[in-house]
Amino acid sequence: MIEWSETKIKAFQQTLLDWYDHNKRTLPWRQDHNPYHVWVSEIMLQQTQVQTVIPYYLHFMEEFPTVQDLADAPEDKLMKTWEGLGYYSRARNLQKAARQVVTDYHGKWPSNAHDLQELSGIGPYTAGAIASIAFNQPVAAVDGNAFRVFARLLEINADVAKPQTRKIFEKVINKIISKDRPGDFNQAIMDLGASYMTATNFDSSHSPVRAFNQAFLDGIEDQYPVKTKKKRPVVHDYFGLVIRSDNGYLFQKRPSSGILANFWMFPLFDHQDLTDDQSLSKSALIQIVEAKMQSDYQLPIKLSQVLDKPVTHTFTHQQWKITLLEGRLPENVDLSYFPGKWIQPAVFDEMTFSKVQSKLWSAYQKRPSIS
DNA sequence: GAACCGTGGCG
DNA sequence: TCGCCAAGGTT
Repeated sequence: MIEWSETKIKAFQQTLLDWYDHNKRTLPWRQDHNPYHVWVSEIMLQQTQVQTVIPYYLHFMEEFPTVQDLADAPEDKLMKTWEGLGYYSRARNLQKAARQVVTDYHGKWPSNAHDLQELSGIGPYTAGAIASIAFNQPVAAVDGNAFRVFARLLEINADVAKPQTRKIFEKVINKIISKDRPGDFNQAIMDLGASYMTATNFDSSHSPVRAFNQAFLDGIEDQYPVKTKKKRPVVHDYFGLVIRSDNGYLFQKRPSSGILANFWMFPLFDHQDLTDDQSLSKSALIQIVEAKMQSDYQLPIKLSQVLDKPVTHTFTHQQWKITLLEGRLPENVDLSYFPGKWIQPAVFDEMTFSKVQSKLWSAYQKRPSIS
């Protein structure tokens, strides 16, 4: 890693902020520095691209204009507003934090990074972002952009995939950040990281800070940031049950923790949980599911495969391959042994579905007709 | 510290 | 198709 003199730091600040003043992106959450606006946008932007967030942010502010509205919101309305954005614990933590602000802080926001981190869903990055943008505190906001930009500018060789590396960047950036305009400085780094200094297909030769980019000047920019590779998603094979009666389709509520917590879905059976015998045929596996529905839930059901190919969905750490099975149950069958309920298609629009559930329903509706 | 937690876009 | 990436936090 190289180090900058005070003179060079001043020159960098001026170059960066001049560029930002003339080229900053116009974004809905940049119309003011209201901490509620800054906070909601920062949570939505976690691991999510700007273009994805914009419509969600606008809709969210229509539904919940103030932190009080968010604190008072019914959970189903909150989740419906978040539907499709992913990482749904963000939405739950958002409301937790809103209630913390309203009750514990009596509507008065904590105004420094340390206190902001006490709120649910606010970690080191988001605390720095809110403190600098909304409260003009001179603290670093180390996100993926900051890692990428400063790793290249200073040829920092620490592995940005390791948690401890953040402290190295915080220390460096806290020396370089503008003490007069910390919020603009942090946002300028983000705009730089989203334009001239992207992860791939970057355009360093036209960047406003190219003269400060040591890795570019040395022709080794593609070596930064240093980042170890992630592991591949683990594959899970499921049966997805599309079971109909005159009362609607059978849904099951997912566990309250883990992936897609509390979401309603078609019942899923992991092949791994059905048998240890890897050699069993698919029809044999289906018979096991039928027997399990009978013995565990007192539900007599005959299942048949609907589609040739499974519905696939890839998460960050898991890949699901779901083979759809179709069946029918008599009206008013006893559901008291099954952790689920019947839902009519007419009310699907009011439910919050995960993407994978939407895919299952969509694939089922497009199934070849038997007639 | 490593694993977990969604979705969409891109080469 | 696949791996990587995108304004990270929690456990």
